[in-house]
This record gives sequence, structure tokens and C-alpha cells, in this order.
Amino acid sequence: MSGESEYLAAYDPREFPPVAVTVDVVALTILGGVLHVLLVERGEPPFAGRWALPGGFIRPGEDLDRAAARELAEETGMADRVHIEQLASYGAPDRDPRMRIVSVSYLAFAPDLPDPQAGSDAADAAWYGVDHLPELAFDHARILDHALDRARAKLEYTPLATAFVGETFTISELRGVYEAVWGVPLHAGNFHRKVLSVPGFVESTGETTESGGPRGGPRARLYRAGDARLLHPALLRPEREEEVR
Amino acid sequence: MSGESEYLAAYDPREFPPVAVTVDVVALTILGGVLHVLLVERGEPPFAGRWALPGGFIRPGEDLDRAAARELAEETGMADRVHIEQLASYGAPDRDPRMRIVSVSYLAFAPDLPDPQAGSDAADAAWYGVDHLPELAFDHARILDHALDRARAKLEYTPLATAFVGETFTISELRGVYEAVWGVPLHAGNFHRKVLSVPGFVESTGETTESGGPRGGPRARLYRAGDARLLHPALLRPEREEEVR
DNA sequence: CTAATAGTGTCTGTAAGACAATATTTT
DNA sequence: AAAATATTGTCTTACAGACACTATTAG
Repeated sequence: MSGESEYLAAYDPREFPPVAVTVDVVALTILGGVLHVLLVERGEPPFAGRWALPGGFIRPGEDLDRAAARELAEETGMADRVHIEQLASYGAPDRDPRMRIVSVSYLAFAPDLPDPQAGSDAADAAWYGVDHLPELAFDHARILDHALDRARAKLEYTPLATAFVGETFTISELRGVYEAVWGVPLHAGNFHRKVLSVPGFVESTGETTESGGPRGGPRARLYRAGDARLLHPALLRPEREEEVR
Repeated sequence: MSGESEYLAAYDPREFPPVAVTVDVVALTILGGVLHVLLVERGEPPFAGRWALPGGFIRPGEDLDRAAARELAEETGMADRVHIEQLASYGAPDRDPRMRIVSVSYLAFAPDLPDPQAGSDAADAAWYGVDHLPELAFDHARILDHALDRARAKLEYTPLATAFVGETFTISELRGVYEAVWGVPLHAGNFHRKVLSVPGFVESTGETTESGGPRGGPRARLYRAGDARLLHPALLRPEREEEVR
């Protein structure tokens, strides 16, 4: 913090160029096998009527993480079973036309959820499939892009996929998460063996589903999340030549 | 940004609880085969005389990335050949005793460098070996921990190690970077073959060093960084059982 | 019955790591 | 000559992906 001391010694908050800090949350869930993101419709200018990521100003005395969780809860009512983690921060001087705003973005994952409630201050709130997004306000399209990249990468080396499913789940359900987030079909047999071979990824409950799948097939065994924080070896995505150079 | 609109509609900057945004830079280099981090000695309270990460307030109209690059240049004079990227943000309400400060941390990598210059506002500046750190001001120890975790992870799947060496380099020099950052010895033969087998990691210059090593050995071939942005397959660290659970 | 799905077996190619061997250079 | 280092070779084991197969369940 070079410069901070002298700066602050003679510092008067009233003179300081005003900067505001917000949190923006990229909340993801899976609906009908498709990855969805929570968006809110802005009720006021700028960008009135435009869809945006849920978020808002941090409050005095409130930590960044708590602010993100609060903003998310205001739109969805979801508090439990939600994984939330910080992503990048955005501070381009002109990213908000009103004033200097630095936004800290967060990524949240939740299992299948009921409809979101529009927060007290948003005109509406809805889950959008990530392949059918409306035009977004501010630089939120870029924030969302970064968030999706991160989510896809984290599925590879963390057990994050289990945050998208219920307390207990089948290997097929887990595969559905990977397919939805990565957007590619995976080989059922190989995926099955792979998941069970990673220590601590899932552990058996000893139970099975009550019945087979809707279109036939045997009952599936049920698992719960294991105690691993990192997957080793990782579940790597199929070849991505394009991204290498 | 739910809540933002109404909030700002009736918003007067003079009434807003003051928040300041700083950038803090974790600048890493390798000196004598050991990973070092750039620290500055604070000249003013709080934490006067304590060492801290270089950093400071963002200026009006200045992007976060530019602010980080500027702060780094003020302490080191280094502008070229420096890789810089954003890490996490820290906003605990009490992390600075003076006022609410949200800090955006940055990670910077540079090749072997001359001594740093104390910036205009710091009492002193120096490179510290990461295993012999002084007690740090604020929450900078935590920020540094996170930065080192990130740097170690990025060596695995990006060609970042090449940012620590010169324009051209030998495979041994590159191995020295990995050993310094990861803190473990690597097998010379296997490392050599591995690096050359990853497409786009390094490319041959056709040249060799002028002479052998200081303690003997043949001349080594010289390489330069290739065009890969991601290493595939990655160079994984040796087993890290501890970190898995 | 037929189709779909869960789960297992097998084979192949790639890659990581242990270890050895050879060539080249400094002291 | 002796020691250090660059580079290459070989072998073993692990693992990813392709593919085949069996068993179980819905319709």
C-alpha cells in the first residue's frame, strides 16, 4: 500500500473521488438438463428494462462474501445448499455511466430450484438458458463469460458438480451436470467408472432409486458427495484444441 | 445490480458511506534459485515500519489493471517483460483500521531483476525470499498466501514459467523456475522430455549457450517461449495428498 | 417383447515417473 | 582424470477413451 499512508494522513472522505463497490452474482443452476443463469430485469435507468446479473452495493460493515450471499438470497430465497465463491473484479472507469463503480463478481451454484422471486428492487427475475441470453446491461455479458469459463474449469478438478444435485444422486444425474455445464455429451460407461475411481469424489449410500428411469433401465445406486476438495486425477474435458493457442 | 437503481436514484455521493479501492501487487521473481516477493516498508501509521505488499489507491479514470501496473512500476521501474494478472479482492470491514477499504490483489511475474527502488511514499523496498518473510501489515499475509497458491497452480497448466526467465533460456533454467516456485526438486531427464513434448510450450532457437554450466556439463540448447496459452497435457506437481481433503 | 439405461469388462494409445546410459563440458 | 550437467533411451504403471457386453426396468 505504498502511498496510502501519506494519502490518508491528509485525507478527507468528503474530498475523495467517490467510488462505490458492488457485488454481482452469477448464479447457475440446471433446469431440464440445460445450464441456466439467474437474471433480473432492471426497473430504473440506466439500462431500464434490460436484463442484468443480480447484485448491489455492499453495506457498511458487510463483508464482500456476505453481500453476495445476501443479494442472491433476495432474488431466490435460497440460502442453504448454495456454493458461492468469488470471481474477478471489474473497475473500468466507464463501466457504469453514473459514477465510478468497482464490481466484485461471484459465482454461485445451486441444485434444481423453484422460480426466482423478483427482489424488492428488480422488475422481474428469471432463469435463462445460457445459450439463449438476452442482451445484458453494463459489462455483464463479459462477467458472465468469465464466470462460465471458471465454472467449466472448476468441474474438472473440484467436486463442484455435486453442488448442482440433491443430497443423494445417481451417477447419471452427476453426468447430466457435466454435460449441461460443458455442453458436450459424455460416454456413460467411462464416466461412471471414472467418477467411482476418484478417491473421495462420491461415496455410496447403499440405497438405490425407487424405480428405473422414465424410459426404462435398471434402478441406479445412490451416492452422496465425498470428502474430497480436489479431484485427483481430474476429470478433463474432451479435447479443446481451439483454446490452447 | 438489484437495488442499485433505487439506491442511486436518491443517491448523493456526499452521504454515501466512504469506501476506498486499492490495488495490492504480489510481485514475484526468482533470485539465486529462490522465489522472492517484493515488499515495501511502510513509512506512516498504521503499521509504520511494518512490511507490506506494494499498492495504493486507484486514481480517478484509471482502470484496475493500469493501477496495478503503475504501482508496480513505481517500486521497481519494471514495465516491460512483466506479466500481471488479477487475483482476488478483499473487503472485510475491519481490514484497515482507518476506513472501509476494498483491495483488489494482483499477481506479477518478472525475470531476474536489479534491486527495487523505494517508491516516493515507502520507506524502503526489498525482495524477500518467500520462506523468510517478515510479519506483514494488514491482511497481506493472507493475500500473499493466496497469490502463491495461484502462482503454483498456474505453472501447471500455463506457460507462465517463461515469464520468469529471459528472452531465451535453457530447459534447465526453466526447471529452476518450477523448482523454486513449487519448492520441490524435479527430475532433470523427465522434465526435459516433458517440456519438449508439450506442443507450443517452447520452441528451439537453434542456438546453444556459449559455454557449459559453471560446474561443468555440456552446452545447453536455447529455447524461447512458444505460442501456447495453455499447456496440454499439463505439468502436474508431484503428489499432494495433503491438499486433497 | 423392445427400447433404454446402469454398470462392468477389455483393449489401445498416451503419458508420468523411475532409472539407466551417453556425450559434453568445467575444474 | 573427475565431477557435473544435457540429453536420450527404456521400462513400468496409470489412466483416458473406444467399444462391447450383461442385467434390469419401463412401456
